[in-house]
Amino acid sequence: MQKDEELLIALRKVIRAIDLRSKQLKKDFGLTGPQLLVMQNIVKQPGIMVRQIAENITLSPATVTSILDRLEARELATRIRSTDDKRRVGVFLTEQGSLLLADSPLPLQEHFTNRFHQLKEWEQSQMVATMQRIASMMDAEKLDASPVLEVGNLADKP
Amino acid sequence: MQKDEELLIALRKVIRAIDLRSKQLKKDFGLTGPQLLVMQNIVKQPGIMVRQIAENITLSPATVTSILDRLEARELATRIRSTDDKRRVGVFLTEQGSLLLADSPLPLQEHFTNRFHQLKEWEQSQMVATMQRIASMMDAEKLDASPVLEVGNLADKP
DNA sequence: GCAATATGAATAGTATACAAACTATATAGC
DNA sequence: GCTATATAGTTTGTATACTATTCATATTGC
Repeated sequence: MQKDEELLIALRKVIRAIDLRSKQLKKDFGLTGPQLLVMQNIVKQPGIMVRQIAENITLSPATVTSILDRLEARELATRIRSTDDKRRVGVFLTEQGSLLLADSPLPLQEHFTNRFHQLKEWEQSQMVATMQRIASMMDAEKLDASPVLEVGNLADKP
Repeated sequence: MQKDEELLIALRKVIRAIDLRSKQLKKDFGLTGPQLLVMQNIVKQPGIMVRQIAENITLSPATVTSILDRLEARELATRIRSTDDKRRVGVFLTEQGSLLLADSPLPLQEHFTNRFHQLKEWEQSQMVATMQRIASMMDAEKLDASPVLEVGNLADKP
């Protein structure tokens, strides 16, 4: 198999592992990974805005809204619209939500982190650098809507 | 920020980039990333079984079924139940599907691959090794449902 | 030969996740 | 002051993606 295929397969496995862990969390504990992440953000900064949560965990506001809908329906979180600027909505945990979060298990990320910490320092740094590089390589398209790409079509040359 | 947090943020960005690219593909071309992957699998091996596709692209059979439902509804693929073993279903592309796939753009994976190929050899190898390591660190939990865990509870020892 | 089990695929139900469109509010420009 | 634009959040619609369940068919045990 080629190197690039191997990379992509590994990537798919990582994505799947994250999803599977989320489902397991839901079953064992009642909250999915994203729900847990959202709640951790709220407890860290009560009254946080929806947009801010979305940015923190790299999601769209629409997705955060639907997660908050579920948390609110279960009375784990509440939304309070600002009187100052009525477009803004502050998000808080209910007492119930705080209690639940208090003895929350590790989300995939922290679980993984435990293993990560067992690595040597230089290995950790290298891993971070590599992931960031992949991220930037994938992001690039969005970022470089640059003129360079439009100059010619080198690929079509024989 | 701590190294592990940086790693996780990069990972979230990669996952998001994959999803966004899939949506863009859908808009520009009419097929999402997973749909494209499924069709590529079919064309590579006509009559392939659902379970086999699922394994190839690291998805559950249920997910592949729903993707096939959509492809079939649009008459890009067909399912033919084996007369030999009637549990089995062979999947094929329609002529329409083949034509569409013929001038399909690069899915995120291949697009990324182009950039990947521009890296130096040793960089490619290192990237692959790192991703595989992350995958194995995340997978480990599932894999090691091993007897070792049942022997005792070392973790409880003080 | 028939019951018990195993297997392949489909279905039901839930939760992400997004873009695009929409509502309501706030700010800028003239 | 009023219109145009920008911003915050929600709604709508679609597509993944999973587990658990169900259905049909095969295989195995006795």
